[in-house]
Amino acid sequence: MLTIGKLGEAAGVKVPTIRYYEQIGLLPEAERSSGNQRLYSRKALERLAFIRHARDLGFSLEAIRDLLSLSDKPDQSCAAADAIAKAQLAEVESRLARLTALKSELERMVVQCAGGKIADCRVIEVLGDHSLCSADHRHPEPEPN
Amino acid sequence: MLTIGKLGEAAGVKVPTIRYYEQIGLLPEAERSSGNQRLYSRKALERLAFIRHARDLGFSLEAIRDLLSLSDKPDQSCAAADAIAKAQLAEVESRLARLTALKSELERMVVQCAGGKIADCRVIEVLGDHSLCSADHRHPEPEPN
DNA sequence: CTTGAAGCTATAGTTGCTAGAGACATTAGG
DNA sequence: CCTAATGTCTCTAGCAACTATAGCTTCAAG
Repeated sequence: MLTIGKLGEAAGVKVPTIRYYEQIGLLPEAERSSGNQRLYSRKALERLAFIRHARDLGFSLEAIRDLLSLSDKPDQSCAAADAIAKAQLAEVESRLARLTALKSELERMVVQCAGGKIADCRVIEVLGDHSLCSADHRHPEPEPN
Repeated sequence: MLTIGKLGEAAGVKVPTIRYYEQIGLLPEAERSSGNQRLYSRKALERLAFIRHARDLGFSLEAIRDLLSLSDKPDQSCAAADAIAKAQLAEVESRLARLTALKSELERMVVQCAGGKIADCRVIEVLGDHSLCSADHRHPEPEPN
């Protein structure tokens, strides 16, 4: 049995985050010691590692909740899990595309800015003039991070 | 003079967001009509367009605040603006690198998931087993979006 | 002159945590 | 065995950057 600190260390998750996950029902309520401290089993560690890994991959807590409830029913088809992963992949790809465009625009901004005055600054100029913008980068959804 | 709705439309920013920007001091307090409604000049539109464009490029509101205060002093060196843009570029590059890694991991997950049962699902399996993970993708900073 | 859209303020909710206060539990050293 | 240091407990509030709701007022068109 692990205390919350050891669990956090083992899974790479901070202690308050673990308590937060319990609070929102992503982790079951932990067993308690005689002194009311949380105690965790190896299974709990696996579940937390799963969550952490999925978070690292950019899945939202909602998506993770779905994935966890799927993994509790190992006899069903994995189509639903597949769908969640595919949606996540699509989102990652769209973010990649946007970021690539941003990168080149930022590079263009930075190149010419070696010591001039603000009045001629490319950075300020580009930001101020929407028409110089290559495309309409919009933020269609909040980033799940 | 534009009403807040027209301004929002022209700049591509939602009305409550404009009021929020005013509240946090990113936009100056707007003039008011006799009936207490906000009125905006062309200059205000430019400022808002600047903000929106910078947000699209992923700058935080704090960075934008700095950029705006710089652009109010056109005789100073643009080194500071340059530095802000370079920092932003570095962050975009690091996010790009992370996302690229995530994408290939997600692709690997999704490839083999065509109709099996949850018990054999690659998605669940990969998420559950940290050791299959190519590298340590951590989220060092919150994404500014 | 009426009606419906657009505006106003103020407050609360969102996501995914993080930080703080003040009290109790556990553990290592003397 | 006692003490000090660390760890844990609960609870609340805060962060970014908005978004949504409620209940009101004002404006513009017909």
